Amino acid sequence: MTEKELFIRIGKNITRIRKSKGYTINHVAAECDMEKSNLIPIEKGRINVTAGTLLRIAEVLEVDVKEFFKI
Amino acid sequence: MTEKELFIRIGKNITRIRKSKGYTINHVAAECDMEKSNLIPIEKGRINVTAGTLLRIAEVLEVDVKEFFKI
DNA sequence: ATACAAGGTATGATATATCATACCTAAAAA
DNA sequence: TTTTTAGGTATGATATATCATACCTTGTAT
Repeated sequence: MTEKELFIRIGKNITRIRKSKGYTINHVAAECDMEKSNLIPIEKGRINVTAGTLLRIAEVLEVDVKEFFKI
Repeated sequence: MTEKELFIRIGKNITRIRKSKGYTINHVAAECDMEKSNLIPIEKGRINVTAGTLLRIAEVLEVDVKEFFKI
């Protein structure tokens, strides 16, 4: 698996879980205390996100970080 | 869970899996095409490692990235 | 029509992950 | 003793994640 494929997988998982909870990007970004200009590219798989950022997103989405790596 | 706690968890999992496979830090760093001056602090939980770096390590250790987030 | 919300892009600044290299110690092997 | 080997630290350079802000489009609601 390439890095790019991993990034896209992570992004799609975040988007899927976020929508399943009915949250908007703006809401999650605000709760994570992060900028949507960072969250949007993460969801689109354009960014090599850090573990710390994944943790912040996971806590707002009320899931374990592991969920973001699932196929 | 704090960021620091996550970093330490990731680092301990990497160290544990690496040793279980009988690999040295130098071996894994070389196979990952990364510097041990980066891998050592990652194993010690001092660094906010990126998803891409976790992927490279996971492939050398022949595990899924998810393993690094387990308790 | 007009305001607002949601997703998205662009850009410059700042923080920091990673690289590259050199050096150190302790333990094991020659 | 001498030489490796493994783990570890220090430092400066480079790449890039994240911040902060402004702006755009589309759809929806007022």
